[in-house]
Amino acid sequence: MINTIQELLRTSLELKGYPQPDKVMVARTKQESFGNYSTTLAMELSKTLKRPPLEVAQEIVSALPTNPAITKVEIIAPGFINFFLSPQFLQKVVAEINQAGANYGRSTVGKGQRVQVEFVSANPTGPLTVGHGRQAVLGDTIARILSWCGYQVEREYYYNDAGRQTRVLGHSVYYRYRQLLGYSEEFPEDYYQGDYIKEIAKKIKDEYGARFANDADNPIFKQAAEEAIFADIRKTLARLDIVFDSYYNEKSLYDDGRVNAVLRRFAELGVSYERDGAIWFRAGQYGGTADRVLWKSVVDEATYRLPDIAYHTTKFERGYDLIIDIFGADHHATYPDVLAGLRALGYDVSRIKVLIHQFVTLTQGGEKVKMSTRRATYVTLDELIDEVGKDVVRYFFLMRGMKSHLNFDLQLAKTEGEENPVFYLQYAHARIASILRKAQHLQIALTAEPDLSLLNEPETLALLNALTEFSEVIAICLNTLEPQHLTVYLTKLATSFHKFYTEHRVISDNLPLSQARLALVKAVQIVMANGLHLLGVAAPEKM
RNA sequence: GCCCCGAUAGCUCAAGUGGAUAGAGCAUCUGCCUUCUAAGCAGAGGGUUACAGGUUCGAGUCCUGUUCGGGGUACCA
Repeated sequence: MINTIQELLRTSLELKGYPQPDKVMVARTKQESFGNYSTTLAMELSKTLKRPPLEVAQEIVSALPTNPAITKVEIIAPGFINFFLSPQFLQKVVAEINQAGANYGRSTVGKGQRVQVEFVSANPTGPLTVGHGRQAVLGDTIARILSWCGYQVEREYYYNDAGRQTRVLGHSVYYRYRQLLGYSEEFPEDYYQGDYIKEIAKKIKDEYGARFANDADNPIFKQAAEEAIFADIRKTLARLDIVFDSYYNEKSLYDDGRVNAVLRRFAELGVSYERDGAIWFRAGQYGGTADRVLWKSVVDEATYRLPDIAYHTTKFERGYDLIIDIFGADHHATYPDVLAGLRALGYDVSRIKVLIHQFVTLTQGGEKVKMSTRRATYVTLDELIDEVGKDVVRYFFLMRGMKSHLNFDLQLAKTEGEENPVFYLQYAHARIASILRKAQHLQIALTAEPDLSLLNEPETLALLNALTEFSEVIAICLNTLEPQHLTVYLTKLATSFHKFYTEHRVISDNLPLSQARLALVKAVQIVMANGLHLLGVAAPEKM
């Protein structure tokens, strides 16, 4: 409908000989009294035309072609042009929704293009925390939206298993293992303190006894830790209905020679150089902030940038049309270097979209707690799911914009859980289910062609209006890659439904009206269910 | 020091690219269940959108500065 109105306005501008702006802005109104859509076009043009906006608005409206969907066009000071949709147009949406069912709102704008969404990517050094939860839910929901809009989506989890972090992890297990064997050395403070390390150590001891007592660098420690921790991570993610298509590890980039290949190519291209025994990348010349070390001199190994660049070359080689990287704020300074590296190698970096989300600040009784996997000061995602359940966890994170620093207090989480707005949405869905059950019980059939013209009370028209907005919201979510618009919308839809529900009985003695209203609430249920599905939240039949 | 993100009701957060009277939930207070689910609805109170300037028809939104918070700024990831 927005497109239609834009076309009408463009036609009017042409008839009047007014200049055509690049974008004719048409937006939903905030208030019912302003109609369904409005444009600020007249106010924008008033400057270039050097005429008062109200006059411009008059002129535009006078040349506006008529359209059956629009009953009224109103001009309001200082120059808004408001459009009112006809009841007939609004009523039609009920039939469309019921016909499309679970597919209502899907689109094909993605044209089957392949998208990779990389997220979570937490190194397997400990359980996922509440902080990871935000990214996990955000990434998964973005993937769901892309897939819903016709993209072919793959979820990927990348992890580092070649650097110092995993070395420390292996040694942490080794020390616990030694302790279990009766050796009494101190456990180093900067090693992983969590109890899960002890459990892994115990398993090794149970299986192999003291065989590795003096073999700190035996790969078994690292491997056992990785395996055990990853098993837990997968389990936690599965509880949130998040399943990755692929896991990609850093080590393989060394094994298959990609890291060296990048290094060689950089040298050939002259974008790297040696200084002080280290190999540097001229990142500054390719959009980075400054030149960066790729290969260290103090230790014979790469910095994280090099494998990161190598990793991203595989994303291009794997042929994705769109590459989405979701990072926490701590990666903010590093990704420009990766992009610079890819640019230097000649890749089209515009295919990469980097989404940076802010952290979750953990508080406990008002005091800020610094989360650290190393020191085992964290609230695990599992604990949170235990406490409030999957739906609340997902919704809790999706309600917030990714740029907001959000505060999280576990003490508050439980009450937040009980009062969470997600139930408001689910309740609307369940209430409708209950009505439909009753209709079935009374053997009132859902007619294929109910008389939708009976749907014309103010609350009903407002509800219809909300229904027509769904596909617009999906489009916004796709363009911005910000799912929280959908949560805001679904709340609006639920409010609209609950108001309708308290004002009007669906099932009554009036059969045609009952059938029309049944079709309406069924449509609301479908949109609610589809929306909740996109958020990965359950749509219950009963509560 | 420099860079990025933020600061909105008592609390947690919203507010497509600058638009109309800044909105929800929680908390507080007042009404509404013989009816398809009261996990609901109606209403009240609560705001100098951190502060000071600027841009313009119009600023929570854009620009400059200040204060406070988070994250970076490494041959850590």
